[in-house]
Amino acid sequence: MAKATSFDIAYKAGVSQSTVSRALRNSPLVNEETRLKVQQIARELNYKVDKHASSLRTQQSNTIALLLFEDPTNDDSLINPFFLSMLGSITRACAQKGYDLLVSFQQSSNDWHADFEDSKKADGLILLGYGDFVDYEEKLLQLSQQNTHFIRWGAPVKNDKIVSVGCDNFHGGYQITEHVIKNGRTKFAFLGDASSHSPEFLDRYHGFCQALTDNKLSINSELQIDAISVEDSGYQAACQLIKKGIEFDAIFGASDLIAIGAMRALQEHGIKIPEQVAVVGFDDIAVASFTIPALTTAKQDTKLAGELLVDNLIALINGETPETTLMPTTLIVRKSCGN
Amino acid sequence: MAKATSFDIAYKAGVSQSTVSRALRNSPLVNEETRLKVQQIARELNYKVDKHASSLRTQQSNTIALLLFEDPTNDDSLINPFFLSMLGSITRACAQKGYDLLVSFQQSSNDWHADFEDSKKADGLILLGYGDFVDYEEKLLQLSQQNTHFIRWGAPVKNDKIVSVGCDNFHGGYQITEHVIKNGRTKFAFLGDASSHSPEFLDRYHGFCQALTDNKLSINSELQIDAISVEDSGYQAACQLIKKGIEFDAIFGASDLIAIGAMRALQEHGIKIPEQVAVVGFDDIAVASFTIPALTTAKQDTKLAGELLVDNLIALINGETPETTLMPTTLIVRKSCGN
DNA sequence: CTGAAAGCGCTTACAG
DNA sequence: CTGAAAGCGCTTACAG
Repeated sequence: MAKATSFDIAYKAGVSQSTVSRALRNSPLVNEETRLKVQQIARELNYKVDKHASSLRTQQSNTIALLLFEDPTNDDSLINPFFLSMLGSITRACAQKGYDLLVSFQQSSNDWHADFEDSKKADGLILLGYGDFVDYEEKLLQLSQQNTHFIRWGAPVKNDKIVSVGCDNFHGGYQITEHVIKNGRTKFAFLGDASSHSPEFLDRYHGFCQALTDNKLSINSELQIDAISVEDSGYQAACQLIKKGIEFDAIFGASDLIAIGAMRALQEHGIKIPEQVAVVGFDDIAVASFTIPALTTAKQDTKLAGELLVDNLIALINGETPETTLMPTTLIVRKSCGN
Repeated sequence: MAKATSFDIAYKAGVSQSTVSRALRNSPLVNEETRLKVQQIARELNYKVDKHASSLRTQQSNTIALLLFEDPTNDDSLINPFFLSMLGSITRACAQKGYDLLVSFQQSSNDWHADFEDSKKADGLILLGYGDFVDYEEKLLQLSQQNTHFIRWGAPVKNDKIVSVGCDNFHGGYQITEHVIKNGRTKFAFLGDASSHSPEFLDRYHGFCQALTDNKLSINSELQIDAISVEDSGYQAACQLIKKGIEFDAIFGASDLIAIGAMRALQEHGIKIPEQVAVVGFDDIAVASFTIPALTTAKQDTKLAGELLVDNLIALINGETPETTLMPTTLIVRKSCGN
């Protein structure tokens, strides 16, 4: 049998289809008794409102689209666990607020058609992912001009029409670096892209530099090596670092994945962690507590992040003007930094 | 400005709205020149087809809904990483096939309303998650009776109207157990629910038992302790096991999370892995390669799984009759089993 | 409190 | 090759 429509219910209940619609939406306009009867029949017929019809009519979908940008190299491998965890918390937050979540991946290389399309299916967009921010920003402006409701995860941007939720990467970077300095390290390397292409990493780097400066330690730019947030990239960067032959006793990985790759490189070269080199990361992905030694890191609270992202987007959809939020990171001390 | 409709384009192009619709869908019925003009104008106006309208009209949404059932205890904690990884691969597979993916969580406790609702928004459903299978099965039958297109991840069920994709849990359990037996272990414990409530775990348990039997080792049911796929549950089960005071030299965790929890318990009790007790898991989640010692496990190929799930569901939607698929697992030998 | 009617933006027979 | 028209299943003014 085909799916039941509101007309089928109307027929069975002996009322008009308008009344059925009202009864189902618990309109106060409808008689208690009528409402109960209609709802009863709806249940019997296993009737559910057709989302497409109601969305078309009301011009809103109660759906949020999540666009996940992937790291360019990440051809076919697993998704960055940090974003996966964000995905989980966003899904939860949406469910709680009664929104559906449409998930899609964007290839950074892509022509970004999909996002515009999604803007027709969803009331708003959440943008998630690293990627080259320079390309990225331009697209953001386009979205903004189209009056698309969207919010992004990441470092705040100057443009005040673009609302972001992100961590205080500067302070997080500062805090964890300072912790390692107190441990007695003096020669710091930084593994991660430190350019405007990756604003989050850049902020961490700035925090890192500031901590060094405040503690009268020098910053050796030879010890900063680019890497993207992929384990292997961290590994490569660390190998490169080691090859340089410049002494260092601490590595700040711009993300946990980078730090973990670096640890692998160090171990392969027989360098002891943390005795010879302290290693710290950023994110606190699940794996971080299981590495050998366990990784000290700056935790980004993905649960809170998901909630803020969803709440702010819904505010935006409702015509409010939420502000860019900066969440604090939490220093998680484990073994890899020598405590 | 409001969003452009096909009428706006028709007006600008000096053709009828029907022609616009045809041109946009690349209908061969429309004149080349007309088509190009229409498409050009559509681009200029940043026009996108309204999905709700077209879905309402065509009665299909090109959307797949993913229902993720959570482990009952998993109140607010992180999602099982294995499913998170499945989520990732399903998202990818959908994108590749041109389907949107609607993600939603189900509280196992729930009255399962949401799934029916989702069946109106999506052309088909993917069901993912453990949970009490006894409750679960009944709902599956309901879905099936409603002619909902759906496919599930997990052990095959007898009912041939229900299509599943899953791993060969029996063989995976057999294989990994046999590997540990060859390592010289003789007193095996199994941590995980081994009842019809968790068919996947049960199949692994059967494979485990079969391997023991084939190798003339005895099965001590005192050494099987229930646990669900959560790290802490594995920890608790192992503590219980230790408290029993019965000797054992190998633990088969029904999932990696359980095995990892068990390893923590062993270590807290000063029991050396793998010297005194070998530990193996199932899944090969990302964390498995980072534990100390690294965890030997039976890998489930989530990438392939996601593809099969999506492909089979699309086949179902298209009126074909895909069959239940059993994927092989791969033995991943690491340190925790003593090699 | 209820019903008849319009209309959301498409797709697709039907007629030319 | 093109257009006029119906209709997908709702929600919501409008009239009573």
